[in-house]
Amino acid sequence: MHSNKSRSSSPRVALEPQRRHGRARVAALMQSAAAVIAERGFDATTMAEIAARAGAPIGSLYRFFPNKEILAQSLIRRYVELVDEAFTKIEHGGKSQTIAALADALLDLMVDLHGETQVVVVLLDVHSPKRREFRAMVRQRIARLLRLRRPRLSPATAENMAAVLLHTMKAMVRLNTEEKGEVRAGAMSELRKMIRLYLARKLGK
Amino acid sequence: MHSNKSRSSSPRVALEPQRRHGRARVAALMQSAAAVIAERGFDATTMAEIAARAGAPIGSLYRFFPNKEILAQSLIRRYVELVDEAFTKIEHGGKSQTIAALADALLDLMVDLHGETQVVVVLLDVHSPKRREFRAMVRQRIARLLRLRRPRLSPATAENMAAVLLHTMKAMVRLNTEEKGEVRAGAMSELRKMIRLYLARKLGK
Amino acid sequence: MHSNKSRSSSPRVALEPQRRHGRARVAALMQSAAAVIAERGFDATTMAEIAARAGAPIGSLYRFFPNKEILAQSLIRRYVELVDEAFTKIEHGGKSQTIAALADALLDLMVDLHGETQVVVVLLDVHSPKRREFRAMVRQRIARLLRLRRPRLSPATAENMAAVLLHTMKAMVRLNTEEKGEVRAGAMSELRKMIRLYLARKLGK
Amino acid sequence: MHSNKSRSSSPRVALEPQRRHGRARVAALMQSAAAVIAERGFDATTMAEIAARAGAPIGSLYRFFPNKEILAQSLIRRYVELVDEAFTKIEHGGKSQTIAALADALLDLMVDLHGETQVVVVLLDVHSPKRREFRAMVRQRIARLLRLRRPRLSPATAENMAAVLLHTMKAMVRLNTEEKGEVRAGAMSELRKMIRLYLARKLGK
DNA sequence: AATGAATGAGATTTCATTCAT
DNA sequence: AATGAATGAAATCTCATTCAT
Repeated sequence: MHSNKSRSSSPRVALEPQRRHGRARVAALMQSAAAVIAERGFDATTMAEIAARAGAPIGSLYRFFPNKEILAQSLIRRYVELVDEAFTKIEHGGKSQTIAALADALLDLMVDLHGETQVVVVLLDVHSPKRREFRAMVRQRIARLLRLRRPRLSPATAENMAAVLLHTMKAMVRLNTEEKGEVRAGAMSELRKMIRLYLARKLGK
Repeated sequence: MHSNKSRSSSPRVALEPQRRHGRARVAALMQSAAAVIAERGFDATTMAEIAARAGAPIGSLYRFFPNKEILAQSLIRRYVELVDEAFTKIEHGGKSQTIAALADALLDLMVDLHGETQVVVVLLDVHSPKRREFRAMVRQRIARLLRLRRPRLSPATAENMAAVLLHTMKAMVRLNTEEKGEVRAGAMSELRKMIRLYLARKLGK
Repeated sequence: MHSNKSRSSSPRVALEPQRRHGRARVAALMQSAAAVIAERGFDATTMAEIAARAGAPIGSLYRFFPNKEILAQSLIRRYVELVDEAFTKIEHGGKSQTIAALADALLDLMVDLHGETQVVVVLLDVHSPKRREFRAMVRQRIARLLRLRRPRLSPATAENMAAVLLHTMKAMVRLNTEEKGEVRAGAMSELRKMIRLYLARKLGK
Repeated sequence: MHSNKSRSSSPRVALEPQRRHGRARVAALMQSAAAVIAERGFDATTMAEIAARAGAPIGSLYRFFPNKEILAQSLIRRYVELVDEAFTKIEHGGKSQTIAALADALLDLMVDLHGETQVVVVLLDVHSPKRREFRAMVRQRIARLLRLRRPRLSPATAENMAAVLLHTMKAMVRLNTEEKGEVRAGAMSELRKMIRLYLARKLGK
């Protein structure tokens, strides 16, 4: 470090890659980060290992993600976009779909993004203010979906149900990740039943 | 430094305190550890702060818990005992209690232990093999409870349901910890409804 | 670094060594730091080299001086004490001494502390607010000396003269450090003449 | 990274710009470098910021100044030329000027170049062998001026006086830069008196 | 047995310099 | 010739664990 601390201004966000090569590298870096963080947890993950696993020098990692925190945020942001698209797709299904289908769509949403989801589950456990936004956003999206399906639902109830559903979706991801064989299949199936039952009661006529 | 890397091979278990004084000190150390870990996360917690908050010298901390990992395991083990007792208490309620009461008992079990639970929730996020045992044990306890209530339930189904219930119990703890005000109350209430509904369907005649 | 940034409170000042061994180590560390900084400049000096030259592990250096800035401040503080004592000694000389003697005393003050002074000259070039205090303090001390010698001197004039004298004292140190052989002797002698002349004019009857 | 460690052997001198455009760019780069270094110090200045502040790509900076050290030398060299011209101008004043005028001319020389001088003061604090040349050159110039004014002065005495005067000139610059308000004005005025007195004694008949 | 000072491996981050485009 | 993305050596600082007292 140097004696005069303040610098012109260190970047606050991840750099957008310019060249083709850069784009590929950023993708590799994010994938590597996702894998290592999912495996070890955020704090136990070292920037060096992320870079190494992506076959990139550490300087490249820092070129695109000026620090570990920004890397985490980028991972979350990307995930938010994917989740957002998924919700939009479900909304397009409209009222026509059955309640069971809606339940499954929600439960599968995060599981289908499996590779992408695991990191975020880990990341969201470490609760920094910035990461807390994620929960709010997803919950709002779920609530909207519920009211789209059943407009008479009060906003407050929709919000509460959304909170419950979000946790259930995360539980689904955890079951999918942490269990294996028959236990995984059986438990996921039970979770699915529970949600269908619940949604049928709350949204059904 | 990191959760999955121990630096040297040390004793495998926490020393059993012999004298009265030792017992009190161990209790203070565990309480301090629980508080700091819940507050900062496992990796960000320093052994020095744990000792300091307990008013103990760091050498004393290491006398009872030869390393950080063992301290974590001790915290989990103590929690397992508490949970075990709680399950036993519920079992004593026997068949007489309603299904709704059983649902509530389960959901409240961890929340009621809240001070004790928070650390464990943090600790269980970092999934090392040793910590994985916890899940198995609690799940088995829940399964037993379910089959006690409804003997005809197949062992496999009971296990699957237990997995679902465990995740729901953890969700309850998280809602209780992370949310506040009306959101917390509302969401917890919804979660409760969902479980009652589910148990009524699966256990009711 | 860890996800939860704030720590109980990192120390703001250099630690006071407890045992005999510690005292010797701190002395070695400060001497080493003084030497390296004088040789390379503050920014170019690495903590690793300071520790190595003192034959100490890097952890020991950080135990006593929690960061590079505090190390610099400690060096300055120690020097301030030495300078302070030197001024007190001069003051005890009282009115009895000739003006030429006073001039010499001032000029020699920092040069006599030579090993101690060089670092500080380097350190004071990097102007952080905290280090700026030094100048003020020494200037005040010089001003007091001047007014002790000639009470009719206005405070403002004494301050201005002190500023001039401080710079001259530093020049003396630089000449002593950077030049060698006849050039050094000759130049220092000239500087001495200049100051005697100046003080004779301003303080003489 | 540090002032005394070059990482690889590169070209030894700054490239002479060929075209008009190049000349302007070099000027902008040097001005930018001077500003940033004066502001932050040499080590804390990054090549990237120098280029950015000059609105130039970093590759361009490296085209004209193959490394940081050469850039520093170029800055010093340019300053030497300016100082040289200033000395020549004073010499043209010849014997006709009063001693007081000569004293003032010397003291103002560097102060008048103030924008240009500050960087050099910073640069000269880090004393690498190459930068040491500066002192020798300026001292020789001062000595010549003194002997021009009073031919009977022995070369050795002239050199010694020059060394003293150079330090005083630097003190003047520092006072001008670091102090403000009345302190600055008063102290500079005192310094001026001291030099006049000294020169009158040494050069006057 | 108890204490807490001492240790050093290892983590994050910066930036001068290069060289592919 | 010009550009600026890429590189990796090196610096600062932390903290689990040991062991002299």
